[in-house]
Amino acid sequence: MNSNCVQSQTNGQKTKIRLLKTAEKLFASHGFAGVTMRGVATMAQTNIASANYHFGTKEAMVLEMLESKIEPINNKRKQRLAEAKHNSPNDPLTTSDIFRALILPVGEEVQKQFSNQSSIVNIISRSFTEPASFLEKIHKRFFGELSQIFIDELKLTHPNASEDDIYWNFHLAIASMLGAFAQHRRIKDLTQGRCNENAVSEMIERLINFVSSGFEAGMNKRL
Amino acid sequence: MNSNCVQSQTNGQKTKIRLLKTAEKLFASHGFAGVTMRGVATMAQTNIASANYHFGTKEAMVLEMLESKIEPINNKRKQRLAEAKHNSPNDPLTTSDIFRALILPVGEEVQKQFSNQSSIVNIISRSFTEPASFLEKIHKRFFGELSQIFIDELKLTHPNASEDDIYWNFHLAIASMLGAFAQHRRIKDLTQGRCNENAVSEMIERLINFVSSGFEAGMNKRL
DNA sequence: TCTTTTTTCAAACGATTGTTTAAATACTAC
DNA sequence: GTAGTATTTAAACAATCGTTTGAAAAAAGA
Repeated sequence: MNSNCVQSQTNGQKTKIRLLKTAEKLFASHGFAGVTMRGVATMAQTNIASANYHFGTKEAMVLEMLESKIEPINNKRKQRLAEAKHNSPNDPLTTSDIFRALILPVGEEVQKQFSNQSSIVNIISRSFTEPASFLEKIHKRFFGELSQIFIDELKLTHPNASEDDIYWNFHLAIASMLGAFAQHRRIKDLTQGRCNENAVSEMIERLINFVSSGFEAGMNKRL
Repeated sequence: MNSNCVQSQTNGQKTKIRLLKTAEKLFASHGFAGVTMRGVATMAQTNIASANYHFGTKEAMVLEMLESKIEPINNKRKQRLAEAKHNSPNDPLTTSDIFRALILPVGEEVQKQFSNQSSIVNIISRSFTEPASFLEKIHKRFFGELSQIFIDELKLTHPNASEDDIYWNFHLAIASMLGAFAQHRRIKDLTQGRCNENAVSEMIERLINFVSSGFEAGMNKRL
C-alpha cells in the first residue's frame, strides 16, 4: 500500500485507467447493457478478473466512469453561471444566459472530442435512457444539486413567475436538451459520422435559443 | 390453414394476443433488452417455444407489437392535421396547430391508459433509446413518411424560412417531444405513480406551447 | 369419425453473462 | 535479496439468454 500521500503509481493504476477509458467507449456506444466485463477487459488488454479486482462490480465501474466524465462538466456549468453573474452584478441574468451556462459546457466538450466514439453527448444521453434503478443513482449523484442552483437562478430572472411555471418549463428545457443530445447521437449513429463538427456547434446554438424561447413562452401564460 | 377470408379464431390467436400484450408491458418498462422470450411466455401463461412459433424471432415479435401501438396514433396525427386544414382552408395553419396535431394524439392515448404500465409514452420513449440498429428499423417503418408530411406543412406556414431553419427546428421539436416523454416516464418510474393524470394533460399542453414557441423563435434568426 | 393442420409443450443446445477462486507474477519497502 | 503487498491471470461457476427439436395435444375439415 502507498505510505501516506503520494499514489504509488504502479502498473495497477494504468490498467485501471485503461479499463475506465474502455468502459467509456463501450457505454457511449452501447449503453450499460452493452458494457460487458469481458469486453472491457479484453479491449483494455487485460483480464476479466482484473476488472473485478479494481471495481468490485460492473455497476461500480460504470458509475466511477460516469463521475469522471460528468463532474468536470458540472463544474464548468457552475463556473460559467458565476461568471455571468459577476459580469452583470446589478441586473438579473437573461434566460438565455442561464441556459447557455447549462448547455454550452457540454458543447465545448463535444467540440474537443468530436468524432470520438466516447463523446460526452453519447454518455449523457445514454445515461438518461437506462433502467430507472440505475438512472436514479445517476440523477441523485450528479444532477440533484446542479438543478437547484439553476432553478434558483431562473427564479431571480423571473420574479413574477409561479413556482409551477418555473419547474414545469425547466423540466421541459432539460428534457429538450437531453432529447436533442440523444437524437444527435442517433443521427450520428445512422449517418456513420457523415455530419461534421460545425453541425454540432450549430445544434448547440440553436438548442440554447430553442429552449430559452420555449421557457420564456411558458412563463405566466394561461393555458 | 384458414380457407380464404375469415381468420380461423383458434386458441392460437388468443395466445398470440396475450403474448403481444405481455411484450408490450415488458418493453414499456424494461426496453428491448428487458423483453425476454421466457419472460413474455411465462407472463402470458404459455411456453417459450410457443412465442417463437408465433413470431419466429424476438425482434419480429417486438416490431409487430410496436406497429400495433404506433400505427393508430400516426393515423390520428394525419387525421387531426387534415381536419385543421379543412377548418381554415384559406389561411395556412399556425405553428401551434401543426405541433398540436403531432403531439395531442399521444396525449389522448396517455389519458386512456394512465397508470398503465404499458403506457404509449413509455413505449415511444423506449423506442427512441434503443441501439441504433434496432432503432433505424423503427424510424424508417413508422416515422419516415409522417415526418415529411409535417415538414411540408411547416413550410407552408413559414414560406420565408430557409430549409435549414425548418429542418433544424423541427428536429429540435421532435427531440423535445421525445425527451419530454422519456423524462415523463422517468419521473413516473421514480415517483411510483404518485403523479396523476391531470399532470399528464398539463404536460402535453405545456409541451405544445414550448415547442411551438421554440420553433418559431428559430425561424429566420441569425445566430 | 378420421385425417390433416395448427398450436402447445418439456427438454435441450450453444452461447454469453457477472462473479469468484486460487495460483502466479510484478512491484515496493526494508 | 527478501518479505509482503498489489496486481494479473486462467479456469471454473451458476445463471440467463435466444433458438431449435420432436413429440403430444387441440382444433378444423372431410
